[in-house]
Amino acid sequence: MTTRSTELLRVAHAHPGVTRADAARLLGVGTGAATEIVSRLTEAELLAEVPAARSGGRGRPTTMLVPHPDGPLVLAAEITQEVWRVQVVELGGNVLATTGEEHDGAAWAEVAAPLTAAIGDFRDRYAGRPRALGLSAPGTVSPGLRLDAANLKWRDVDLRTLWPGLFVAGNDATLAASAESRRGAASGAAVALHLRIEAGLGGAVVDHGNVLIGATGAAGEFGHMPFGDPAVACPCGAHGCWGTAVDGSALARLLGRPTPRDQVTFARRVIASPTGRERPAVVSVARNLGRGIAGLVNGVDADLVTLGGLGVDLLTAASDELHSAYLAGLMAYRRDDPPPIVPAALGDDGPIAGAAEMAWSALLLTLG
Amino acid sequence: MTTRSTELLRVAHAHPGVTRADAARLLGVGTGAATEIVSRLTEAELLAEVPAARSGGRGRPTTMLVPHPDGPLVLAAEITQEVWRVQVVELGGNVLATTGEEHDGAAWAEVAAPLTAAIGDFRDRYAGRPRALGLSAPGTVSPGLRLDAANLKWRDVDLRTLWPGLFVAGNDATLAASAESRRGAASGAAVALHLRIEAGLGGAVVDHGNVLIGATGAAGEFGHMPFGDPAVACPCGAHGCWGTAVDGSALARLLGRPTPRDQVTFARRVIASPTGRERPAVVSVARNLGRGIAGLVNGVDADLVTLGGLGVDLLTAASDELHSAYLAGLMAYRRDDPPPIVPAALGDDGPIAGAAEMAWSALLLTLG
DNA sequence: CAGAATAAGCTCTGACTCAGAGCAAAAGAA
DNA sequence: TTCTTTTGCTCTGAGTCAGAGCTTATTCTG
Repeated sequence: MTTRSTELLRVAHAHPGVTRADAARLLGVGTGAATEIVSRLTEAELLAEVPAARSGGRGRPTTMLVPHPDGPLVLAAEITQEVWRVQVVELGGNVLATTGEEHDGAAWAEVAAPLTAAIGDFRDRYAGRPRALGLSAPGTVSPGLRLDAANLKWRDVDLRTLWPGLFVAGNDATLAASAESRRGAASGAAVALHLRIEAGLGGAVVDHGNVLIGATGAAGEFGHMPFGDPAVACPCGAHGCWGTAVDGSALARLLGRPTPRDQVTFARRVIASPTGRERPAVVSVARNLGRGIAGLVNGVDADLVTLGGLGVDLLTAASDELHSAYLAGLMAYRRDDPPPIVPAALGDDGPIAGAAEMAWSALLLTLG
Repeated sequence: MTTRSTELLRVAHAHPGVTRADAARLLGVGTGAATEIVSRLTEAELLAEVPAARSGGRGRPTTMLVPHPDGPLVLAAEITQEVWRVQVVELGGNVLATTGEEHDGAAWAEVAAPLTAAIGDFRDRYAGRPRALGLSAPGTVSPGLRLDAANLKWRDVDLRTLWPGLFVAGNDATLAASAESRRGAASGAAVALHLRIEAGLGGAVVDHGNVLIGATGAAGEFGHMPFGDPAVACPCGAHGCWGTAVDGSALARLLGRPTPRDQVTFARRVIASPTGRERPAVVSVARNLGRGIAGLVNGVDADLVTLGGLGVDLLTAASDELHSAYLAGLMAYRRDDPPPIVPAALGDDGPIAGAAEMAWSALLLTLG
């Protein structure tokens, strides 16, 4: 395959339902080359053409580039604290099938077994068409595909056992950021900052469409930047971590209670309907969030901030306080035109959508 | 020009003195294609070949790829708080000529006039060979090439008047980071974090050779992340900025003195030879630096940190305290193998070297 | 000092890609 | 129906480059 072929596949993937004529224009090739390239990709069972919807104007009708019915697929998998899911995703991001179950924080082996079975099922059901696996995991994934998920007490788990072929994996927050930037709320941003609060805070910076994964795949641990109270110890071993100032544990501490086992549900309830005594704690947490976002925006020069998880709840419940702390923390010259803070568009589907994107990116590289 | 031609030029630029055979291997082309490409580039007066030094082994000797004697050049300019400089730089980074003077914080027009004259001089002296200008400026440069340098009280200065042609400009700390990563102490790092303390703190992240400049070219203002004391107001308009905890103003504050006019010289003196009363202030600042670096490393997952400006002085004078605060701030799992903190190799030449690199990058794009 | 070994460059052929021109096709507009 | 517009198809020619086979320049080994 050639550079142009790969580029055309990328266009077809990034713009599902693009017409052949538009794709040629996006690539900057003439109709001759378009014929050549499309026929090659059709021959290789990577693309198919279907009549496009009438444009209404004059001229010969064009066709729409769609995934080939026998073309390659990717599997996207997601493991969270409570559940696992697997999806079959075709070129363009359309989800053909989904499966999954709850696992409730079991040992790795007890999660890996049904997950591997589900993956094998899909591979059989789709007759070998799945060519890559992308996995979203609730922890850090090293370049050698080993997972550390402190919250689940999984240490140095070898993910390679899940899938023998082309396999990419990443942190849930990182992948959600990627998905937001490609198909979500941050699709037009030059530099997007995505933050996701659950038990702790994670996120990622997406620089011109490129997610920054760091030297060891562990970038985006913004929750462990010292924006918080230096007196508070973080489970990570450091003190003053921002994460401890904005999540459910922060709310519990401010309310003089121990951190509940399911701090996310607790925090969601408190933020949504705080009692009079709880409201100041919510406001305080929202301010901590706003101030930290401002610091990150100062540092990375983002033009858009997307929030996921509890960040959305805080943005809804205490928007004014969050924004005023945000503005106060921005360098003065940025305050005239502050980068917007918006809720993530993909919600809980962000991580698995990002896993699918990552798998497709990796697969398209090998098809090029 | 073709992709391969551009790639070969990039190789010749990134590896000055590379042999023709090695360049072909780096590109992954055969000897036939190498002949073709090199002859095309020689014809276009972009490259020349000279006999390479004996390798010692057997085999036909190869040649070395060097800049063509009549080939394109770039001008690299640097404006600091006190001086301006211009250099003529050939492919590969070799500096052919330098000029400059002090300006001592004059108005923009008084700096622009002699700088423009020097640029014109070089253009004449090198008979039009300079094809691009790269400028390092002590402030933020917008995509439209307008400069804001608060310390010099220059606001929204139009840089385009300096050079009519291909012109790129950037922040001094950003450019120093770029230079460190390409030819300095960070040349092997996957993700390098460069920090430079002068009056305030700036820097940049270099991700796999790619400097992150942000959405508006203002990334790297890490000095305005809230790692500092929330009670201290920063000239930027926010509170608790890290910069105010690690520069000369921090030392002065800790010593109960007003910030001196030339805080860099003051800080350098205090750090190098502190009195007994001053030593705790130096230690405190070093700890603040170490803790903040740890937070950034947690967040961006850098595998190397380079320090410039006063950072080097602190690293020399209070290495133990800086490192212990650094380790304490890292997430526990990173402490076994913490990313090294090293002094920048290019010293004060970092910004102008980065300006030259940026100009060459831009020029190589147009030659491709 | 004369091969032998080795590394590298040169030249030729053929495959491949793709831009551009010209023509054909399919629709709406007059 | 005929013209206009947009798009697709085919053909030609330019350009790039991999690979094979040969040549050249050097060091190594008797």
